[in-house]
Amino acid sequence: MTIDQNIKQKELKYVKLMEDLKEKILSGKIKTGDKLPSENELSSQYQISRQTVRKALSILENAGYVYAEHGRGTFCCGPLHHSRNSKNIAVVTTYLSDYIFPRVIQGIDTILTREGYSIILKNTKNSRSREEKCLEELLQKDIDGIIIEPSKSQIYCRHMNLYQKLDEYNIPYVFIQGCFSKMNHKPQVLLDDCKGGYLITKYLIDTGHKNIIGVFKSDDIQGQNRHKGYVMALQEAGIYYDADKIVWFYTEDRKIHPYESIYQMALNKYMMDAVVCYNDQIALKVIQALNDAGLKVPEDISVTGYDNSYMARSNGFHLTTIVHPQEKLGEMAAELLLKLIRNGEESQCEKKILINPEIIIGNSCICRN
Amino acid sequence: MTIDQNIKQKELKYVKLMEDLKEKILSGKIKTGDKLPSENELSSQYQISRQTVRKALSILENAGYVYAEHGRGTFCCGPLHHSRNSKNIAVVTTYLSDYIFPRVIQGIDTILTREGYSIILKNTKNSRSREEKCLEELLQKDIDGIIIEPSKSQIYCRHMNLYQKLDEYNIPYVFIQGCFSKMNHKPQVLLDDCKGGYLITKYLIDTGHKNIIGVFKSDDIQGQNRHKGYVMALQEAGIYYDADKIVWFYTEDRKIHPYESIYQMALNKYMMDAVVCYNDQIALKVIQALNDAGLKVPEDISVTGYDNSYMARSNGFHLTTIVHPQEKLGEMAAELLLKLIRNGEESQCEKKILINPEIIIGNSCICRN
DNA sequence: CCGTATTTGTTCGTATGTATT
DNA sequence: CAATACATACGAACAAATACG
Repeated sequence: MTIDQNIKQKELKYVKLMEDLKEKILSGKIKTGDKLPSENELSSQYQISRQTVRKALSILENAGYVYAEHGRGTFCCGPLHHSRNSKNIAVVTTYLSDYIFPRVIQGIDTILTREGYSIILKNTKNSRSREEKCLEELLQKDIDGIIIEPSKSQIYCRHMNLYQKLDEYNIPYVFIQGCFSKMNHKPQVLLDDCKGGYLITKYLIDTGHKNIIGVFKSDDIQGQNRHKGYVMALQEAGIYYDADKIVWFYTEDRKIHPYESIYQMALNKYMMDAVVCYNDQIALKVIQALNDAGLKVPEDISVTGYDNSYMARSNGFHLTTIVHPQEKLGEMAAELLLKLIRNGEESQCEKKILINPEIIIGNSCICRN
Repeated sequence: MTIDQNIKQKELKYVKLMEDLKEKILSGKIKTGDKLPSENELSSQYQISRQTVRKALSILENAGYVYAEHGRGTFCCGPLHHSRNSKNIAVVTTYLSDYIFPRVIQGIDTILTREGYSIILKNTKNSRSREEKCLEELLQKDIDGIIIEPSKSQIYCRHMNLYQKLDEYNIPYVFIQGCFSKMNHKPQVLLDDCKGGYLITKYLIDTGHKNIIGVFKSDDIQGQNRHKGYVMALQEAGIYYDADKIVWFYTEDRKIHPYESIYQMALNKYMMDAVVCYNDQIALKVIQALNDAGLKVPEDISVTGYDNSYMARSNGFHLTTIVHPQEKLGEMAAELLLKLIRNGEESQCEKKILINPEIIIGNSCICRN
């Protein structure tokens, strides 16, 4: 019987209590060695029977969070024994089969395999609750470090306590791709997305574009930064920033919202001669929308992507895009993590690595000068 | 205060039942996969309440002796088997970022995450010595099972001893994609590649092709089976099998050899109206070679792929290919492995799963009737 | 050391919910 | 649809270990 089988189906009372207690332990409200409320106390607090309380406690006891002493009470266990030499490293990404991760993981694997480490793979499907669950599971495993791509990195992180636990246990972690704003001092390897957004927007401005639409993702830090670069390029060129020219979308509506918005703008003859897109995937959707509305790319309007994925080129068509050095990023993250494992948090090495983006000129844009 | 005192003093009912059942399991009176008496039956047999029966069963369940299935009953997991409960499963593939693995891993992950397992990822780069190293490393780790895509599955496996060790340690493993011939009785999930090769060759024959070249990989079992299907289709149609029409290549020379061979054949006006390729990647190389030699696809010559990867379609071009149900394969392998972990090697379930291939008609072939 | 209150451990009975056959 | 089997939940009682005045 797994701990959390039917979470969504029913709000089981013993599961509720179990999770409440687990949260208190992980967040530090109940510390190592603390006595938990007695079974009767919990029973009356939660208005459930003592049997149900016992069921919850037995799960926590089995999972190693607490232990019971006959006649004394139930107590919180200390940190689990960590041998700290498991040669296991967890890699937590948002998606597994998304178009850039296989190569990032490949890069990580190259370095780690060479050094005799193994990868424990986890994915969050870009959901914070899944990220929370992943970290909880990892806290119970024997791992030497974590490479993590935070889910929805722009939104406030509600499980900071789990990262604190990692710090307590001295398990080093490296963020890739993005980072929660509160964690900006932590080790991280990421593309300089602001510069990327700047570069590609500047390229459009330099080639004579005046009305540049932006399509950005709002729930991760990459989207925010690419947008920031877009704004910088406009300001530098003395072009007025018009918020109406920005289409923001979320992870959940990425499949329809950008298409619909651009399609409507095109139908309504909205003045535009270029679209800067969050990534190649979105760029293809935008191109589809423009085509469906009767506009031709690049003749009528230019479109740019981001990531230089396999989608960016096919049969004579090359999207103008930004190189995402996927394997390199994985390798750098793995190397940084290994340094942290070997030298401890206080090691001298650079902890924040910004990778310089480069633009790839394709044929999805033309010069309008 | 000794332990024995307590046991003699009090014969706890749930302990008695638990030990009775454990004894029956260890002595073989209850065999792997057998259904235990229902909770109500035990309750009346032992003259104890159903709650007490459940307490006994929950201990056995936690210790890995039995597992309960809602609505079906409680079943025996098998003796000594499962001192392990690491909730880690190793996934060993040839490549990580190759065009089908991300999705296979995705499918595996879906099932394993749901059941609370984590994936330890390893890759062999299709080299037997790396596979050997992987298995050695995994034997030292705490894992409950392995899903493995054998490297160069056609060539004799020199490290059978490592698989024997896995058997000794009672670590179940499931082959995917292919299987060493000596291990054919072991659990495996694979595409019916022979049928796939047959289907796509038959399609070419039915559409009037007479001189069908085959490009196959020689060092894995998939290549051998696709070739076998190709031969079957020819024989069925009464077409003479000509070994000269086959281009065999190895993993190591996949990047140049198929291209060169086809290019030379095209330049030398070798009689051919279709090319059956090992996979989509090779098909694209073959198309490149044909184009470079002045032949047009599909007007002058038809080309087929295999796997229905993202490479198979781009901008109005659709390769005629065979569907590779990547995620499904991963899911089935994970489910099979979980069954083996729970029920032991002797479980009743089907151990060799052949997935039926389907053909996808694109525009890389035309009818020549 | 005793007695009492507290706390966990064992066991029973009953009722209802839900998945499988 | 009904029967079976496991899952959740409540209430009650007594036992055994511990804490404390």
